[in-house]
This record gives sequence, structure tokens and C-alpha cells, in this order.
Amino acid sequence: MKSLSHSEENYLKEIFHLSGLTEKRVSTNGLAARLNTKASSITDMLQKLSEKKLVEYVKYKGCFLTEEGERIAIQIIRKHRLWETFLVNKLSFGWEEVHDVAEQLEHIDSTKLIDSLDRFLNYPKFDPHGDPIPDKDGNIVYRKSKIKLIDAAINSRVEIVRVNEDSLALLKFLERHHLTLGTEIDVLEKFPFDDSMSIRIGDQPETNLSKKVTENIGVKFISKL
Amino acid sequence: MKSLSHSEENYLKEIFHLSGLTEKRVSTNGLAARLNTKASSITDMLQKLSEKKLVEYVKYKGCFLTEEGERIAIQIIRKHRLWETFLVNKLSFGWEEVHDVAEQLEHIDSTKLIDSLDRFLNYPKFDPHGDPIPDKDGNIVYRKSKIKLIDAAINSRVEIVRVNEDSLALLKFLERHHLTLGTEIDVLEKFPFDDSMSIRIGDQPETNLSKKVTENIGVKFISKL
DNA sequence: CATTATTTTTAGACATGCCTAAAAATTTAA
DNA sequence: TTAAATTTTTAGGCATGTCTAAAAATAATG
Ligand SMILES: [Mn+2]
Ligand SMILES: [Mn+2]
Ligand SMILES: [Mn+2]
Ligand SMILES: [Mn+2]
Repeated sequence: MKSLSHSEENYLKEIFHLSGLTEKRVSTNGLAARLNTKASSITDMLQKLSEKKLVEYVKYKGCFLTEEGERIAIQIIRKHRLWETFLVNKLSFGWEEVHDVAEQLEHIDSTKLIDSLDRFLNYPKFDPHGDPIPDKDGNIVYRKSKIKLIDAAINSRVEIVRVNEDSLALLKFLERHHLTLGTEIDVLEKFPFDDSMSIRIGDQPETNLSKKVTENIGVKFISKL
Repeated sequence: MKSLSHSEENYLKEIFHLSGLTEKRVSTNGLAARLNTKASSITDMLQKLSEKKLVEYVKYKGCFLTEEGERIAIQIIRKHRLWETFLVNKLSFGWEEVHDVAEQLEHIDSTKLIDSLDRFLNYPKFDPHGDPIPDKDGNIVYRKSKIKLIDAAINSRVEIVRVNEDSLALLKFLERHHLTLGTEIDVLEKFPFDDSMSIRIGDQPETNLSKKVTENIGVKFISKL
């Protein structure tokens, strides 16, 4: 109904992300870390959001979103991902440049605007990082059969369908090594010593990817080698 | 340098609009009316903006923008008008629907975004209401030889080049009567009694426009009738 | 299970931006 | 040019969202 502050919206969004698909309770410290604030600020805000029936909160027990809270969170995520898509597809931004601007744009309050943008972009299903874009009713189609590259089987060919956008450094690394969405990767070998992985892209020379990289890439199986 | 709050930006923008092209001092009450706040709030803010060297302020004497303040104000206006243009040209908004959303979008902080948008829109010179769009360096090209319809000579044909966007009701009225930018109007007669004006558009039947309408439309001379 | 260690909440403060009511300065007009 | 009207500023408060420091609750450990 009435509109929320940027801060409140950011809290809802982060609670949604942290609680994942399950209705897992989210801890105060967990939220504090993600929102770059102190635990005491989190407590203050949770009391307010609880008052507004947007989160279920029990002292010392963490919180989770109510239905209404989740509905709002999903709409913010919809806006965020549509704007990222606009920036990349229409304004030629790099995928590592869009997140910060989208953090601002996601708070623009206009249903007509976001639905028009959705149409203008031709109802995209995924954002530039491969994350699903909720539709106007809040439905999210998660990609089934998506696994982390680190879990992909040896001697299989997989396609990159998602990257974790949280780290700017990761996105730059991937860009630099041509590891973009749609790229097909041959998984050659895994090294238990440091959990790194040797891969090949097309007929380029073989390279080694660290655990930190492979656990932040989502892929889908294409074929055996 | 460092970024300003939405509120501070709105103050700068309104001071710019109120002081017009001259370096006219702006009064506290004048600002209060435009910003929908109380005079005391204006005083508070002017002291802060003065502290930051964005306005020149003398107690009881009103204020005007410093060079830096004006530079910032113009950039906000640039953003506002580019976003309005985007909404109308790309997302098919009506010209009466764009202002409120642009009021939000104008505060998004990203030079790269606004310059990309400018390019995407093909460097438009005027917004949907006929107001000039400042370029990235802050240059504003005002349309010369633009007069108010109310001042147009009898028996002349003029073209609508600008409408005052302040009133939503006016924009709806104009839309309804096909008085859009580019429309050519024949000025037939003026009535001193109520300062109304009889006009004709093409071969449509003659109509009468009130003072309130004609003083809020900007036109340029096309030809004698 | 008793004692630490960790997490979370409360208490008290501060900055921002706004308000009302009252005081002060300026403007208008008799 | 003095008195009244108007404008503007100050004083004191309130809500929001954040912080630090201290207290309380919960979790971990021997
Ligand atoms: Mn993002
Ligand atoms: Mn994304
Ligand atoms: Mn506008
Ligand atoms: Mn406009």
C-alpha cells in the first residue's frame, strides 16, 4: 500500500536473498554484514518492519518475510533485474557496470514505468547475469538443472547460464577470460589439492580456474566429451 | 563533489527555476510555495546550502545560486528532461504522465547513465513539453523568437513549440483539444473582456481559449493569414 | 552443567529534514 | 514616518535511520 523508504526496501530484498527459497530464518548479524550496517541498526529496523507486518520477527530468533513482505521484495528484484537488462541491452553497459546503478533505479516507484520497460525489453526472462526476472505477478521461473561449475562432471561440456554478480572483481575476471553467458566449457580435470579445475573453451589453450571462480558460475549440462 | 540528498537537489532546482535567467534573488516564501514546505524549513536548508557554497544567502534578503550550485541545478534539469523524453519517445508515455516519474529519476546519480541515455535518444534538444535539454557541459539553447500564445498577433499563424508542464490539468486539456507540440494555430480574434482568444486549427471549427490556457502555451510565428 | 564466547538487544546519541509557535526584521500604507 | 501587515528567522520538537557502549540472551566448550 503506502510506499516504503529505500532503506526498508533494501532490508526486505536482503532478507529475501538470505532466506533463499526455503523459509529459513535470517540472522541479525547475517543481515548486518550484507547491508553494511551494525547489528543494532538491524534490530531497530526489524522491529519496525515487524510492526508493519512485512517480516515475522522473534527476538533472538531471527526473521523471515511475511507474504506481503515477500511480494514487495520480489517486485524490487524485478525492477533491479529489468533495469540491469535495460542498461546492458539498450545502453551498452558492461555486465560489471550495471549493479550499482540498478541499486538506485530499483527504488523508482511506478508500476506503469516498470511494466512499460518490461515490454520495451520484450519481456526478458533473465538478467545480464543469468538471474531470473520475476514477472509482474511475482512469478519467478528458476532454471532447473542448473549446477555450479565446481560440481560439473569431468569430461563433460557445459554452458555458462549464470554468474554470481556480487563481486565486481569476479565479473571483470570473467569478462577478461571470455567466460560470458552462453560460453561452452569442457571440464577436463579437477584437482583436490586446491579444488581448482582445468577447462577448455573451444580450441583455445587449456586453463585452470580456482575454486573461488568455479563455485560462482552456474552451468547446465550440454554433452559428454 | 560529494553527492547531495534528494532534498538538497530539489532546492537547487527550484531556486534555478525561480530566479529565471536573471540572477534575481529568490524569496523564502516563494521557495516554500514551490517546494510544498514551510518557510522555516526553507531557512534551515538555505543555511545548509549556503554553508556548502551552493547558494549565496543573506538573511532576510533571499538567495541565488553560486556557479557550482547552478552547475548542479542544470545537471538535474538535464536528467529530468532526458528521462521525460525517454518515457515519451521509447516507452510511449503521454506527456502528462511523465513529470512525476521524472521527479524521481532525476536524482539517479550516474554520469555514464545519463550520457548513454542522451546518446540512445539521439541527443534530443527539447523535452516533450518543448523545454530545452541542457547538454552534458550544461549549455542550454533557449529557443529565440518564442512568445506566449496570448501575445501572438491577430491574423497570424503560429506553431506550438512549448507548453507549461506545471499543471497536469492543462496538459490533459491540451491533449484533449489536439493542442500538441507542432500544431499550427490561426489566431483569429482577442476579447479584452476576459482576455480569451478565438483560434482555428486547420479546417476544424473555430474555438475559444481562455487566458489561463493561452498564457501557458509558447508559440513561434509562422505567417500572416 | 557451569563457564566462556558469541550473538542480539537495549540505552542513549547524533544528523537530516521537516514541523509549529513565537520573535524579529522588513515592507506597506495610513 | 509611524503603525500595521507581511515576511523571515529562531527556538524547540518530532520521526527516521544510523552509531557506540553496555546489558541480556543464546550457543559452544570442557
Ligand atoms: Mn545487481
Ligand atoms: Mn543481476
Ligand atoms: Mn517535468
Ligand atoms: Mn518537461
